[in-house]
Amino acid sequence: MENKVVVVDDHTLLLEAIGGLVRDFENFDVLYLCKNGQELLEKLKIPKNIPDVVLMDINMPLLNGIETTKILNEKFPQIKVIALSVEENEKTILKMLRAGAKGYLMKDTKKEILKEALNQVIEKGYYHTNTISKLLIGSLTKDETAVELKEREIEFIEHACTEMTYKQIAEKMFLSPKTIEGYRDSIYEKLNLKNRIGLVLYAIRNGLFTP
Amino acid sequence: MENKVVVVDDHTLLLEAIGGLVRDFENFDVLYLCKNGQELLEKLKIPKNIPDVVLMDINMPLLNGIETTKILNEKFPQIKVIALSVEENEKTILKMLRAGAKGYLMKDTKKEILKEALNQVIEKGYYHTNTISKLLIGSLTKDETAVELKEREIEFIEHACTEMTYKQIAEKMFLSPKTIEGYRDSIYEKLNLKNRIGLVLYAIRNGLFTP
DNA sequence: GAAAAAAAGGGGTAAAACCCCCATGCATTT
DNA sequence: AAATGCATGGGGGTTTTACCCCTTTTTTTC
Repeated sequence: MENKVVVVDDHTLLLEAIGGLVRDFENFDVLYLCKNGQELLEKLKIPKNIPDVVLMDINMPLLNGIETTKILNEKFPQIKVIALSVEENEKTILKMLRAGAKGYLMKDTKKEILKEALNQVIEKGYYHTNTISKLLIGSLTKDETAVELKEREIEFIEHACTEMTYKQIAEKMFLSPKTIEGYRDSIYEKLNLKNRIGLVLYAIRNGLFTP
Repeated sequence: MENKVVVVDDHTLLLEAIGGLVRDFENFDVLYLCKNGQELLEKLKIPKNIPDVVLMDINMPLLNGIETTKILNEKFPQIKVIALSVEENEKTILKMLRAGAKGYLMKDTKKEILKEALNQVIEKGYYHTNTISKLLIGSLTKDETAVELKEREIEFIEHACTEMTYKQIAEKMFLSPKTIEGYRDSIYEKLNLKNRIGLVLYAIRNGLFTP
């Protein structure tokens, strides 16, 4: 019996290429390919389009992998999602796993590993490499007390990803430079940053700012 | 007669998947696959390993696509390089084309386009989509007074994209802090930057640093 | 309506970053 | 022999950041 697989990735070439790989696996068949989460949800409205496994990229336009996975887990909990990403960022991986992904593959895995992952997800319900397992265990010890950034702080961070000085940012936000410094200090404290460079990198890595 | 193709990409899954696609094209065959530029150069030491076309990713460890393409153009000008990238950054594309790439494909192209590109590169010696052609024409009007960064300066920039202070960077590079400040000042001058934030953004936007 | 929390603003200090201008040594060019 | 380029390092100054600890005002919450 052939297990039905759907691949979701915005890069057409990779989408088709990975689809081709999966089609070559004996006990798997590709139902169809999608370019983003929205397209997938559209397809799933028809019952016979419901696959056993979804291979899902994380960075996609319209509806990204994390959001899509969350929705799938609510509406179609029987579908197993395997994340497929170049993203090696710890937080992103954890977000994806929290969203309900049953496996996480770096895009630099060999096709044998992909096959193994597909089989294990079907049989055991999950597949995790050593790297990911360690990450999961590590995440338990850390108290990930979801750092909440205020609306105004986020606005400040966006301006901080710029050549402006804090004085200039203050003018732009109609605030006193001292208030801006206050934002900065509390953000540094919350996020454990040492200086503005760290802040910029944090902003970029967490999607608050796109360079 | 089968044209020999080599694929270079650090993400094994994509590497194998794209290799699979190309193998399916009638008049093309995949010689071998490489994970980075260094591996490719190593392979090319044996004459029968010399392909007609190289499909090359840009962002790779050890030796990136731009540098590898430059070297290929010097030592093996008969090899045609087609860049294959998610990078939509204008400057990066131009750098790759200046390095001697005969074609540039975004990773979201369909496999028919890939086939077309391979065929055209063999027949006409080049392949460019409309988007790239427009970019090329546009680049002629701009005076891109090619700012050249020294080897050591690039190394410094990578360290500058970090929470380290200049003093710490100096230690890491076995140089006096004053020398580091010298690098910084001349880079700011050359690239018209106001502060380290600007430098970090420049580095990221031009592929010198990946966050 | 009082208490608590948050946002906004402030003073002072030390370190880091920025911005000049200059010196040496060494290789290449002319 | 002089000039040029470049990597390396230095002196001395100003501006900007970072990091303390503190007050006032506004908003939320009970």
